[in-house]
This record gives sequence, C-alpha cells and structure tokens, in this order.
Amino acid sequence: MESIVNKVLDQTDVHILDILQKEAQLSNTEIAKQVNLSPPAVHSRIKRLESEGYIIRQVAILNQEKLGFDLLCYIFISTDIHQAEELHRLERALVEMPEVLECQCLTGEYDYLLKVANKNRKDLQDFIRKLNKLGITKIQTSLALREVKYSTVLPIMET
Amino acid sequence: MESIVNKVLDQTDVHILDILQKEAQLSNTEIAKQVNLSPPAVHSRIKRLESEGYIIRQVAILNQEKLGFDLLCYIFISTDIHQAEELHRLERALVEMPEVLECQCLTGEYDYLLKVANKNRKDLQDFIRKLNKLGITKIQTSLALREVKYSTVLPIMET
DNA sequence: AAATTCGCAGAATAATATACGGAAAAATCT
DNA sequence: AGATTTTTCCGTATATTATTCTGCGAATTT
Repeated sequence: MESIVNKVLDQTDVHILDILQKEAQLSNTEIAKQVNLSPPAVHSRIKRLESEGYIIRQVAILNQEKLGFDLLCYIFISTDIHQAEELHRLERALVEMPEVLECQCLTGEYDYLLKVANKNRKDLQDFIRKLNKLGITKIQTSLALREVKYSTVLPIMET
Repeated sequence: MESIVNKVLDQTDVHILDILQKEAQLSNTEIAKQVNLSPPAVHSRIKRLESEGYIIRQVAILNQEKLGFDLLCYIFISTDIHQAEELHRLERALVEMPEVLECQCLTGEYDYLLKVANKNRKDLQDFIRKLNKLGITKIQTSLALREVKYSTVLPIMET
C-alpha cells in the first residue's frame, strides 16, 4: 500500500507545511504556484504529510473577544497525589474540561500550568472550585490583561 | 453591499463555528448535514462569520515533536522600560520573533509571559540572549516537560 | 401590503481525486 | 564501470465532488 517508513522531509515539504500552518484554506492550485509544482503533486504531498502525522489537524481560530471570553488566565497548580493511577485520573479530568485550553507539565515549583478561558468571574470561580475538588492543593492564578501575540505557527522555515 | 451592523449569533451560527474550530477542512455539504441546512446556506453563513470577524483564520496544526521542537518553554519577563514608545518597540520585537508563539501581559510579579518554541538548548540560549538585548531585566524560564493538552477550541457550546 | 430576511434548488465554475505515461535518479547485475 | 532494471515523482488528462452564484419563494417584520 504505502511506505511505513517516514522519509525525511525535503525543502518543498517544509514549504508546504509552512504555507498550511499559516493559511490552511488555500487551494492546491495556489499552493502549487508558490512551491512550483502541479496541483496534483501538491495534493499527494499533503496527503502524505497527513498520513505520516506531520499535520495533526486543521482548525479555525475564533475571535475570543467577540465570543465573550474576556477572562483568559494562566493557572499554576500543584497536587499531593503521587500514585500513578490517581494522577492519570486527574490529568484525564483536566483534558476533558473545555475551559482548559492547555495543560503542560512544567519544571519549577508547580506541577502543571493551565491556560484557561472563561466568560466572567463567576465562571472562573466555578472552575477553581472544580480544581479544588480534583485534589489540587496549591493554586496560583495570573490574569491575562492583554494578548500581545497568539500564534500556532512553528518557526520551521528559519533553519 | 452588506450589513455593517453585526447581528447577534443564533444557535446555528454557534454550531457552525464550533464545527469549524474543531475540523476546519469539512466541506459545506458535511457541515450542512450536521446543522440541518443546505450547503449554500452554510456557505453564506460562514462568509458572514468571516466578514464579521468571528473567524480570524484557518490554520493547520503541525506535530511539533516530529518537526524537532523539543524545547517548549514558558518564560516570564520584566522590563524597566516605562516610556510608551519604547514599550511598543519591545512588543513589536517580541511579536516579530518566530520562536515566540504567545506573548501575554499578565497580572503579577512579571510584565509578560512568553510561550517559546526552540529546537535545542543552543537555540534557547541564543533566544534568551536576544531578550537581554531588548531591555529585559528579569527572566524566569520554565521548561515544558510534557504536553497534557493543547487546544485552540473555545468552549462556545457549553453555555 | 410592502419590504426584508432567510432558506432551497439548480446551474456554472472551480477544486479535489485518480489514473496513466514518462523522465530522472537509485539500485542491481553483469 | 557500464548497462539494465526498479523506483520515485512529476505532469497531463479526466472524472468526481465541492464551491459559488443566481433566481425564486416562504415566512416574518414593518
């Protein structure tokens, strides 16, 4: 069927990935012009990049202000759970909470950093209550006052 | 031409936005099935949502591990710059750095939180040197050890 | 009752998907 | 080393599918 081994990416592959991570709605024809290939060649490369897992998914980025998500927070949390199974349960709960946009294990004083979107202070309060019920012992919340930059673009063309 | 006043979104608009922020590559036909409309009706709604600014852009999310970005960091920074014009210059510089995925003004001890993607320790060191040259006085770096969740999806369907 | 705001159906345009042939590079075999 | 086979990858051509435009009608508003 198709090769199981992932070949290394050439310059054109990286160029296509870079175009897609900035403007995913472009047609194969437009991308083909930019990378100097025919539309079917671009198409088959994109399908390959998808099947090999370089492209995870395509999303529309929405305007959080216009949709009422005025309360973006970064929350550092720690837990006193140490049993592996219980930790998995905690992480699954965090992943399933739609307000949690990101959850990262970090070096430093706290166990996790959460990026959390809420509509108002009441929703935030409810969210923090939910955290407490999950076995979170230490919480430090920082409010985002202004978004200077928000990007999903990796600097893959710089090297 | 077209209405300047933004009408409030109805249930169907929100449903379409929610579908698109999860799977932007779906055809109008598939979305139409899910929201019980005809494909042209879906199309005109999406065009309206774009022109009214609810949809900012469409992007492909790439696999940062497979592309070699093993070093994701969260960096808190402070500056002793207080002059407005100089601050703008600093922020412009941060926005233009491709390693900086996010930059947020936060409440708390530090002025900004950066989310930064680098390929290795050398690149990170070079990046921090660049920060120092921009007039950053205080830096606190946390390494991301593991990504538990990464999402761009706002919880617009929950309310 | 007129005007406006949607929707759908149908048709024109455009994009995606697939099959096929050929050129260039890589691998294999004298 | 040189020739032949194999593989890879592109482009052209074509079929399928999707997008987009237009016209018309129903329902609601003014």
